[in-house]
Amino acid sequence: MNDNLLNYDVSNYRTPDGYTSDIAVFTIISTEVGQYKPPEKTLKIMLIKRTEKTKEGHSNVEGGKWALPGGFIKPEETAYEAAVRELSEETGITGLRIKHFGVYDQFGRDKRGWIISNAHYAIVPENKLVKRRAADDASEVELFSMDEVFQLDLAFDHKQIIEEALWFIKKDMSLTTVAKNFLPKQFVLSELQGVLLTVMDEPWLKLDAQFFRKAPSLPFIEKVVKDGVPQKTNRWSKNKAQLYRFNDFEPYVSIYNAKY
Amino acid sequence: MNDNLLNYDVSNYRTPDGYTSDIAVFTIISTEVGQYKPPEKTLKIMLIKRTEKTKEGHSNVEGGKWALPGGFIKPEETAYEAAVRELSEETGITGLRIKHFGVYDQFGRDKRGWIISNAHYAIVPENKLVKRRAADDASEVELFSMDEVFQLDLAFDHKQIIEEALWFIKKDMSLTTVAKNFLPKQFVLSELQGVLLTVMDEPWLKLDAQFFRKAPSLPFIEKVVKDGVPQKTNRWSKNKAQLYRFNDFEPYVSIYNAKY
DNA sequence: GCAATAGTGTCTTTTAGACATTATCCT
DNA sequence: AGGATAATGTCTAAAAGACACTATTGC
Repeated sequence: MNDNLLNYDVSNYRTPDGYTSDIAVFTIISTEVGQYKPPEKTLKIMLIKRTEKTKEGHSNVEGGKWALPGGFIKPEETAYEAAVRELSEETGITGLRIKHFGVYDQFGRDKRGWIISNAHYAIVPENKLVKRRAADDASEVELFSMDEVFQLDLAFDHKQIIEEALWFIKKDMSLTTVAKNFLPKQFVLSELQGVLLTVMDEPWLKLDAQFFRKAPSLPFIEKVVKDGVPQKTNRWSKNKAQLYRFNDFEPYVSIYNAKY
Repeated sequence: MNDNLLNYDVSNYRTPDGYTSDIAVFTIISTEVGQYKPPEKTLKIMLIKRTEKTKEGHSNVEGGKWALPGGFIKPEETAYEAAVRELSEETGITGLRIKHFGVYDQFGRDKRGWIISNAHYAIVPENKLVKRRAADDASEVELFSMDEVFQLDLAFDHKQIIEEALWFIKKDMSLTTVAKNFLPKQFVLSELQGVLLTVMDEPWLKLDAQFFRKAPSLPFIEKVVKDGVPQKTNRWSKNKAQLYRFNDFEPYVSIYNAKY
């Protein structure tokens, strides 16, 4: 047996000073830009502004900075449960699909000591965010675009966490059909394109000719047809466009047989 | 509010008669076929043979049939914890990565009543299976190839569960680099090809010319180079072959930009 | 007709597929 | 040299990319 193990003395080892849970809440917001134009879609992240003073009147750590919603995990909670609770307390949002994606435990990431954070992310349709509010030790809640967020002086190592959350969002959007959560049941190709472009920026997505050629044969969407008649809409343009819906095909693509 | 909800009477509704956890344990076994030839690899699944009689001496349900290891979940357990425990009890295997993949709750799937099963799967390197043994209410433990397993008269709806587990295994192998768990740290392209072929059967994998051309540029593997000299081995052939290793790149491929 | 979005035609470039060929090297 | 596996060359077929073009329709 290793000598080091025999000489182990628990008091020589430091235990974490805190165990927290943070949540990166992403949403795609639509801004109307004209009568026929489809709304412009932007990926935004929700941040809270940390108060300058705690409830007890002490000056708050990283007070005044923008941060991910989150907080300390209670002893009887899991990190996931804490994420759900904190999000509800700080922003009033409930009922989201929340996913754990990483642990941030580098010593020095929090000036208060050795604080471990479990990072989660959620992708939320815009309408779930309407009744957001500031509460608790968050003084303000606001949505920021990705451009904006990386200009801010963020609390702790939240910049890094957001960067990595963004990577997971992209992955989720690419690998799964989550995009459907941001679209009406029946949608038009340009709407799908808009959602995908908020997160991905592959060239073929941007070029209409390529996207419109390829998209119709994606195996997980299908044309909406009623009594043999393809259903169309002109909700976004004078020219009627074919409606599509997601079917229940679950696609996956081999990493061994792809372009990189 | 819906009238049906107002008239709800709990006694009108049946509660499940049992809540179980089953595990499909897959492994890739290698059989030596010659001095230089790389061993032939086959995907196998571990099944247990149900005893004819219970410990109490009653005749066992589906006794004598081959079945997935598993059993009833204890009240204080999660389905996952039960899967881990059952696998250890019935086969002596511990320390595996086990994943939940489905719930089987169709009435009639178990003659004893309404029994809900949480299905899990695990992909295990062959060396973890060496000390497997039969225990408890399993009289025998054996590995079957996919061809064999679907010939058997399996207990309950385990045939269906295995079919779906197989789908998930393929997905896992395709989407992640789990393949590395079946290879030495440093491996040769034909070894990688062998592992992939146990699960996938895409044509380009089978054609050496295509596989050997494409594989070297997969972004998640790299040539083993020492002091600028590419390292080679002749462990499988008289001709030396380049050694590769997995790097820590985490690949993913968009479902929107793939061939189907 | 104009403007704006939807969708196609067609050419070029790139990649995949098939199979023959060469390269290496242990016995 | 023989035999076996590793790897490349080369031709053909298919798919992706680029961009011009046509189609539809409300105003």
